Amino acid sequence: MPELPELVNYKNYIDATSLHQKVDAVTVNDDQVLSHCTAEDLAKNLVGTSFESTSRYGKYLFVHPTNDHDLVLHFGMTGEPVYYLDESKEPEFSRVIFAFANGYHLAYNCTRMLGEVTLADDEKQFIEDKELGPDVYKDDFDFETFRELLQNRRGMIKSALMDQELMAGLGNECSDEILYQARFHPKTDVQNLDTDQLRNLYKTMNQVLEQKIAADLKGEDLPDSYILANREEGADCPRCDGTIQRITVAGRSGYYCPQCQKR
DNA sequence: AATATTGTTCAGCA
DNA sequence: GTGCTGAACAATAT
Repeated sequence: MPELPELVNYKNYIDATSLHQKVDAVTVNDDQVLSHCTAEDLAKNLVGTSFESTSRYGKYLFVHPTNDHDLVLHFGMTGEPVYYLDESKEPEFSRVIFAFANGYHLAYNCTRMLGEVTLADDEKQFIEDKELGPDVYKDDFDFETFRELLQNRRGMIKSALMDQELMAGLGNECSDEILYQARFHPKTDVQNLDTDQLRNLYKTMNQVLEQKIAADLKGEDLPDSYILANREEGADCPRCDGTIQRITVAGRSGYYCPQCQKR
């Protein structure tokens, strides 16, 4: 279920489990998830090193080993890292497995193989090549940055929030929740938003991200007041007596309440 | 059995 | 060039 909040916690998880241990082996079960590199490339660059640190940008996770190449993980729609000891605990959809000298394993587990595992010479260069916009959760992503990006943008607000080249990190679910909490129709024309509305949107975005990160970390459900807890066509709106509707924006199914989210 | 799905990328079009 | 739509990728859950 990976959007930015999940990625924040994937990073925490890998930091807490998989750093500073020698990599004994890299096993690739499905090389479809590899992009621009082979299983041999992965093994050659990672076996014998240890993972020293990680960093996150948008929905990408960078693992920095004790050599000059970075391991890059993108989890697609269904990926997650899983750390385990016994091979009997190996997740069913482990596409790539890193085996450590202490006997533990880190699996790149990904049901649908829409994710990506690759190597990068340079994290900055990789981000540049992907043409990712500024990460919405970094400290320097302030309101002025947010406003400037949207002031120069035309089209629908949901498309803008989900456009990784405009700003990186938000996906379909996060954008639905932000727009619900801020009471904007997903198809609102960005050009119609004034400064106060943009400020509201920015503040709501940060609140939703913090809430989702905290809930995901504790394994808790989101509050009932969230549309994500009621994200189904025909469901009752948690805030008014409206009915949740499904809508297609930017090729994705979005959910919203037509009664309290106006254009 | 039909339809849904948290992501990215590309083609074609206005 | 910008932004939209639909399709493709794949494998499950309901």
